[in-house]
Amino acid sequence: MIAAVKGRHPTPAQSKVAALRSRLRASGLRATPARLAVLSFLESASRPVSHADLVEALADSGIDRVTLYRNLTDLTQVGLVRRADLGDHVWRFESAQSKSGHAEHPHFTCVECGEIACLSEASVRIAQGKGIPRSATRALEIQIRGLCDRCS
Amino acid sequence: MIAAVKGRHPTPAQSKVAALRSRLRASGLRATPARLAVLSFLESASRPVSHADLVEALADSGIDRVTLYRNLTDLTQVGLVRRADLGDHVWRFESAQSKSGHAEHPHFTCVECGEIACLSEASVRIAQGKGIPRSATRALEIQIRGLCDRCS
DNA sequence: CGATTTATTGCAACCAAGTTGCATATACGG
DNA sequence: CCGTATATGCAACTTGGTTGCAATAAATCG
Ligand SMILES: [Mn+2]
Ligand SMILES: [Mn+2]
Ligand SMILES: [Zn+2]
Ligand SMILES: [Zn+2]
Repeated sequence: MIAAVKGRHPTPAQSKVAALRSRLRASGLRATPARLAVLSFLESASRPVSHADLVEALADSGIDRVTLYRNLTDLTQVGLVRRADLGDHVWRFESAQSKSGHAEHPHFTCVECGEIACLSEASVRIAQGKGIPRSATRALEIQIRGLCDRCS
Repeated sequence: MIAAVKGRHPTPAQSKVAALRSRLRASGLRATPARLAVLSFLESASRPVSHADLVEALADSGIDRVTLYRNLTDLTQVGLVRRADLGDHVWRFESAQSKSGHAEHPHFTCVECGEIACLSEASVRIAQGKGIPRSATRALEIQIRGLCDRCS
């Protein structure tokens, strides 16, 4: 273990952190503990995460809530993270890493229980036509609200 | 009605107010000046209206901002109005009158200039399939963000 | 018409989410 | 290691929205 720390074979955890670190650096951001924690949490989340979620998850890390806000907006600005309001007035963030199936995709929110699901890119088709901005067919964000299977 | 009692024909403006009044009453709400003003403004708007829009539009009416908040939520609760967050963290309201083409419909927001457009009901198709809640095809609200024709 | 009942309003206080200013700390290139 | 630009913590502030309560005014009924 100590040998590994000293630079022999990196553990999986170490190389994951190193990867995050270099993605941050490549985006022009410094790799601070707070940013590593935020990005790594977002990376492991299976659905978009709110600032409140993050505050709770990193409660005992001693990171200030303002730092979390700033980290989230910084990460969003450089494109490492995407921000969306899924229709319930709460900003949610998700990793924008295009590998690991995290390309831009539509989201579904249950108006009853609040459950959020990531849909596949292909699941929504927008028709061309009068009154529809041509560019809507190249929509950046699509979000759907309704009743989930459990609630309907 | 009063005009009839007085033996005159109601002006268009009078009958419009009378209609609003009776729609409010039919929904179990009292027809107050504030509600008539709000509903009538929403009715004449061509796109969803925020609380701030309303405060501005009715600035000199002397109606308190809290009353406007309460009116909007009351009207939404009884179904005369629909509320949506079009992805920018602002609640917007539109008349739910199903005649005059105001059925539930998708909305498009330009991420650049903020312009909002109401799309036709048929313009968005949601595919059936794995990972897609069956009920998503009966979505209640659909909202699309992207660049409008002018901004793209 | 009043008088009575009850929903609605105004106002002030409050709250939560998010932002900003600034002094201090720290990442990182040299 | 140092110097410097970037990032953080903390407090103050802003914005959008809610709540409690006393005063007001719709509706209902005789
Ligand atoms: Mn997603
Ligand atoms: Mn509309
Ligand atoms: Zn549900
Ligand atoms: Zn635009």
